[in-house]
Amino acid sequence: MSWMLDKTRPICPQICEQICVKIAAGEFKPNDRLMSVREVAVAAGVNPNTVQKSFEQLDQKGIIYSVRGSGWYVSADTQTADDEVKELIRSKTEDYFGQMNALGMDMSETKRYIKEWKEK
Amino acid sequence: MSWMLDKTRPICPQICEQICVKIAAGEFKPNDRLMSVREVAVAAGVNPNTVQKSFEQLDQKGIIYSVRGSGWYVSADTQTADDEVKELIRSKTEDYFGQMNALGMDMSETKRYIKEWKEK
DNA sequence: AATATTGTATTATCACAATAGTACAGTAAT
DNA sequence: ATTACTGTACTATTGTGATAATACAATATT
Repeated sequence: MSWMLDKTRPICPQICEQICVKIAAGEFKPNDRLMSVREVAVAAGVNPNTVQKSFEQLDQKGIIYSVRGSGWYVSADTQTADDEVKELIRSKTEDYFGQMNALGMDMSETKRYIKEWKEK
Repeated sequence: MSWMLDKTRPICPQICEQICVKIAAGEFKPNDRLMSVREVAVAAGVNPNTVQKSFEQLDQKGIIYSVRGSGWYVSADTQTADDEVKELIRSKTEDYFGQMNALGMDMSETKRYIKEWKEK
């Protein structure tokens, strides 16, 4: 698993997001075992406690579950993960429009700007 | 001046941004006096030290300047403020596309999503 | 049975942004 | 001159996210 973390944003939610994305995309299937807390920590170059915290948050939402001494597993129902990703896309887009608005760009201006966007 | 601050993001850069926007939009003209540090703090509901820090950062970029005991004023040259706003728009858009990408949406998907965006 | 790996829990520390409070020095208005 | 307002400086505190270092309990492997 590739952990491309944006260092300018909090790590914990980013780990949650990426796992949700993998589940929603079908890359992680129900009852698949995830990498261990310690493995993810090493792979992503972050602290195990941060990973643990991320997993616990996903657990609380019913997206993954743990078996003590064994590992973390993808929940049977992936609907919550799907919903999570959709909501993330929606809220981040809403945020983006809000920030553009604060910079003096109304919705139509922002849409036009995006339409002509070319990444170098 | 309306201070609509997003509480989920650091305040200091937001104050900087909004002042740049006002200057770039011609709402604040060269050598106009800004509200005092303490006035802005009260109006925006934040700490005077945070406002001071914002002003100092804008000062360092040559966007505003201070006269001790008198106040803060818009620099004669507003080009830097203009550039700042353009760069903010660019970088926030780049960030947005990056985050959408992390959520499994490529550029064309993101553009299509934006195109059909309707805020409730 | 013994060992390694796993989840889980706890405490301490660091970095950063923001807040709180105070004090001092320069300017403007009276 | 006095007063009020201004920028400026400083120290202390708070809250949050992340790190660091252990320790313990349950599972898996040998």
